Amino acid sequence: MGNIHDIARLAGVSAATVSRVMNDYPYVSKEKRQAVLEAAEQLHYEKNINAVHLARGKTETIGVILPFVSHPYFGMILSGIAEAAEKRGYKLLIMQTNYNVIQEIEALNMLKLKQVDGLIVISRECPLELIEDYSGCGRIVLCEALAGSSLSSVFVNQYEAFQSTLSFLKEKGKTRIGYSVLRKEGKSSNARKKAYEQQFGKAPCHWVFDQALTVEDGTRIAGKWAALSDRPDSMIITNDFVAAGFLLECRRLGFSIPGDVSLIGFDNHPISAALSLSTVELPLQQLGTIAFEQVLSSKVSHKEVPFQLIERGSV
Amino acid sequence: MGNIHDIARLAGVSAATVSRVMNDYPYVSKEKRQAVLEAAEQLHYEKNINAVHLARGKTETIGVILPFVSHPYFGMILSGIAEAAEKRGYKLLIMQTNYNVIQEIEALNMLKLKQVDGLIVISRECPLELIEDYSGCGRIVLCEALAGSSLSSVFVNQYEAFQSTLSFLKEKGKTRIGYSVLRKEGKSSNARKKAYEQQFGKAPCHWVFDQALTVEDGTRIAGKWAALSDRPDSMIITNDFVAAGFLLECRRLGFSIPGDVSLIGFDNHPISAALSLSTVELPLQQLGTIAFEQVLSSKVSHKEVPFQLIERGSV
DNA sequence: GTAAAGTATGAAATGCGTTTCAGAACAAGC
DNA sequence: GCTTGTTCTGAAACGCATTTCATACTTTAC
Repeated sequence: MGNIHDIARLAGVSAATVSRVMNDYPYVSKEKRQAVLEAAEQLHYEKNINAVHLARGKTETIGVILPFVSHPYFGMILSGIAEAAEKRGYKLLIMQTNYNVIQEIEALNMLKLKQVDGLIVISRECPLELIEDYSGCGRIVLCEALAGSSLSSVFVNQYEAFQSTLSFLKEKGKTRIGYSVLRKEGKSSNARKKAYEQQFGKAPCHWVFDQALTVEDGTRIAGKWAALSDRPDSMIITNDFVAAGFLLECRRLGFSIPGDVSLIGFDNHPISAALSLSTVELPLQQLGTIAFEQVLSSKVSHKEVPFQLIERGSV
Repeated sequence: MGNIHDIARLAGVSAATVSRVMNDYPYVSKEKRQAVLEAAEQLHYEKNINAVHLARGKTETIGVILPFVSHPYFGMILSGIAEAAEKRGYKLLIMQTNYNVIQEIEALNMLKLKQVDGLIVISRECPLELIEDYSGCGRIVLCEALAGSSLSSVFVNQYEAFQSTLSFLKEKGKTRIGYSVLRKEGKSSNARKKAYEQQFGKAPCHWVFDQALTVEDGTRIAGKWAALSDRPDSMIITNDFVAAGFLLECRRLGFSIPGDVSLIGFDNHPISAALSLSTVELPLQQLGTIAFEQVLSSKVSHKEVPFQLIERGSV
């Protein structure tokens, strides 16, 4: 298995001409093109992509930082990214971080080392400043509200989404509204806190449950909810999986939904339809696709994707 | 930002010595090591990883072929792979194929082009022979029973798992057992067909539902089940998501589980616990981890991971 | 004191494709 | 017939780190 020079020798042309043929460039005579193709065939030539990456200074590969690949929330975004990447002929290097900063940094370094042309951060633990330090090394897109930053972003307006969900519940006569978040000190948590304050005044909500990501978390939180003496009459839940766990555990404990507690999830994952769970639909796949388009674009942009409240039977 | 030669010049040493320092090789004097590090600092040196890949002839990257990243079944396996990869300092290049052969081939070509050192095929559409053609280009591991092949494999014994689930249902007095599969002509489908024949004789099961992967599929199949005049008294379902859709739709239609139909899912995803759904636990994450160990190993192996029936309230 | 073993270092080869630049060859335009 | 514009082509530079080989200098070992 030879290289480009072996082919050149065999075909009686220069390496430059071989390169032209291999990349379908014009200005190569029919005879030489033919000779090169035959020589390549004969030598079972295969391009060494690493040499191409070195010579061209780019890899047509985008890195993706995300905490968990097995959770559908992240999976859906990743899927949107993957679909767009495929269309553009790009590869995807993924980094499952478990929200571990060390691993996030390792992923950022791929950008510095030119292993990837750009980076999409689906969710992160490390401070934004750290990421900004790498902005000179390549394009970076974050999946969170970042208006004004020098990094591109695509996001759901968490504040508005939560706000309008709160309004909806209030209209339904709910006054004691609790909610869950993934991380106590996250972007999304702050947005929720603010929206809550805006609706209910300065006193912070005292029915906030954190560490809510999976079905089990929902089950656990339902137990906590049930044990409260001043139970909230409704809960806005991180995502449909947590909501599913919550809903099913409540039922198991003998409570009725929405009789004893109203529930609203997020994402509109198919499980929510099956459970007749009201939810806020988020176009996660589309969000991923947009993120990918942004990472290829030379200009910084901030794009908001819409959300939509889907009413079912849990309120 | 210079390269290794600039550093060599500035530090008054050779490029070889710089390389030695950068890779923590021994046999470099304290003074020169110091001088190199200072020069590197001064020039803001960053290794060009593509040059390393070219020079070393490998990339410390493993490719992963899977049809859908957003489904937890594949996500869990991927997560196990990712965890193992992280421990060994490897990167992961993923290829979401949608079971599209063209894309599977594209992924296989990454091996040929030396873009990845090995390949893990979580699930595939293309014929095995096609994959075997690439075995000379690097290590390949498939997540399916492949005893005797020249490619490594890690798998759940689908035949036995299905067989013992059938036995279990029979012991419970079930005689009309239906089941669902993802693809009509898949490895797993054949194993199920065989196990069924073994239990019930040559006549093929006439309650087989295919295209069963998601919650919606479960909902759809429940509808079909309900519309049958000769409904089976129990169903073994592809995975817990499909089972969840099936179970919830049955309830919605006024049937009771297990009164009207017994249900057994696969995977033991948390949703099954929340639904009190009996299921066959599969150690998917572990399977992924093993696949990764195999792809790094120089010898071909075939490893079976255990399954375990978890009894809950759906039988 | 001499052989053997270990430490330290650089030149040069290696991995390989891309791209620029200069020039040649030939066709078309006036 | 001469200028201008196209089409072709190859030499050489470029991207960059790794690794082998030969050599020289130190230490131990006996």
